[in-house]
Amino acid sequence: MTTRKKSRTLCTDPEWLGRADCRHCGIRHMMLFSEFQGSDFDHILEPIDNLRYAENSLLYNQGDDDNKVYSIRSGFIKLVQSQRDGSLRIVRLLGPGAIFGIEALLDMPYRHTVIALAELDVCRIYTATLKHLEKEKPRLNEKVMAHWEQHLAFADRWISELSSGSVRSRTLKLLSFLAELNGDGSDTIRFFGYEDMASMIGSSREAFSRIVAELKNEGVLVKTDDSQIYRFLHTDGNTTD
Amino acid sequence: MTTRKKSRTLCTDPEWLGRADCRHCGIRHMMLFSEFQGSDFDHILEPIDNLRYAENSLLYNQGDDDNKVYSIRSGFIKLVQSQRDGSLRIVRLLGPGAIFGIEALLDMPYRHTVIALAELDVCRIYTATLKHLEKEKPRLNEKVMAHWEQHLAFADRWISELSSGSVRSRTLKLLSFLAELNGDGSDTIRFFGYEDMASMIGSSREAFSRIVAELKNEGVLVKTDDSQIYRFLHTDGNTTD
DNA sequence: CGTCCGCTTGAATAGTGTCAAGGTGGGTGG
DNA sequence: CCACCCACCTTGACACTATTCAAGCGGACG
Repeated sequence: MTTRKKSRTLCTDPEWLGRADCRHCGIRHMMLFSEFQGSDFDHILEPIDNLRYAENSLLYNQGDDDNKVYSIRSGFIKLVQSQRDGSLRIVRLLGPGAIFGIEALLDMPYRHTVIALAELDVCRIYTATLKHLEKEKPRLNEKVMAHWEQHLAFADRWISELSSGSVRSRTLKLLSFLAELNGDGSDTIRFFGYEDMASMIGSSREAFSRIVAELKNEGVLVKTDDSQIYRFLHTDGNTTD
Repeated sequence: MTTRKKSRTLCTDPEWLGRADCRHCGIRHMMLFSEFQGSDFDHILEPIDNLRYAENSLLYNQGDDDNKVYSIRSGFIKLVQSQRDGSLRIVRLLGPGAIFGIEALLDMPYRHTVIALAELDVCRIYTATLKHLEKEKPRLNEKVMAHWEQHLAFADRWISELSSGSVRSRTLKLLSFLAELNGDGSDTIRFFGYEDMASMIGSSREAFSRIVAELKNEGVLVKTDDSQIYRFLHTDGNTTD
């Protein structure tokens, strides 16, 4: 179904922003290492790198085996899963504060292809380092588990909300989901490519486009000055599909 | 053992089979405590119970807050997620060896409603006990993580395989999935209720029924002497569905 | 032997994918 | 600064797929 040709070449070379300086990280509260002391980082084995990727960059491929875990400082990524028959589906969308590539902690190959949906700022840590730190601070373990659980909660919502029902209801759910990504309860939505958004709800680009047109007509989606940003006025009183 | 009564009402009272005796558990290799010594269980705080539930029993409800984690010895369960608008979707199907209710480890309420799909034999352990054991045996921690990752892998397949494409392709994927549950590579499939199977692939009962009829016609699904068991002959070369 | 529950099948209808053509806007180079 | 280009979004038409409603069937069980 979602077997459409790749339109864009994915440039893969990130810009190296330097060694991560977790002690002075401005968004430590949402990151993995929120409660570490500076001294904890003194004797880590390998560096934590801070990298910037351009939009559409490929971070890694499904099946790759590269023992690094990532943490998003800013920007968004999509996790894509491909099947033997060539069909693709976006199975998750992650933003600031999320970690990904966790399966590497179990020495497993990555289960997804990961692509930046917007300019992306990540920290990359070697699993050996992370395991080392976990031993010193058992609390970290719990945090990692919480992230795992977060992923599962997302995945389950992806199934029940973004993969069930009509295209219209799935679209509305996706828009709510995107609004939540702001984290501040605001009702603005950053639109990604329609191909991508359609792949999130498992529909065709055209069907998604038509629904969005409807919603604009109905005044549920309102343009802002930024052409990529819309305001989403969703009367939570459930529109019967 | 082929005695199966289907009661519409969900009876919730399990039969208590006794305290779990992990040291002599016949299927220890697939369970959570595979590498524990007998002595490890001597000073646990609260008992590990072994319970049997009848088909269609309700184990717990989405939103319940009851600090216990379960491990399946035999039988199958469905994890159901309901939305505010009342719609339901089965988001996972778990069998022998799987654990569920892990979110309780993070002191969170259960995220699913769990119902036995077949006579179910489970062990139930208090999170306090599990955390206690984890402290003594860090290896256990890794096992729990592996289970978590397993859940995620299932969830992602559920999205990309059972929630994308036509009803026919989803049905075929579901049948492959069910065949895998055997664990022994055999091609037999135990059919659950059509309502349930339809809810797994997010379609109507009728649509699912029609596809199954097709597959029987095509000789892909073959009856066995047990009316609930079919043989699934899937030429993996995908006919473009 | 009759009832009940769940599966099957048909017919009508709404929903969705697909193909194809046309529009739009932002970026680039002249 | 404008014209052009390209990627991406939009819209229409049509075929096909899936849902819904409704009726009928059949096995399990009392």
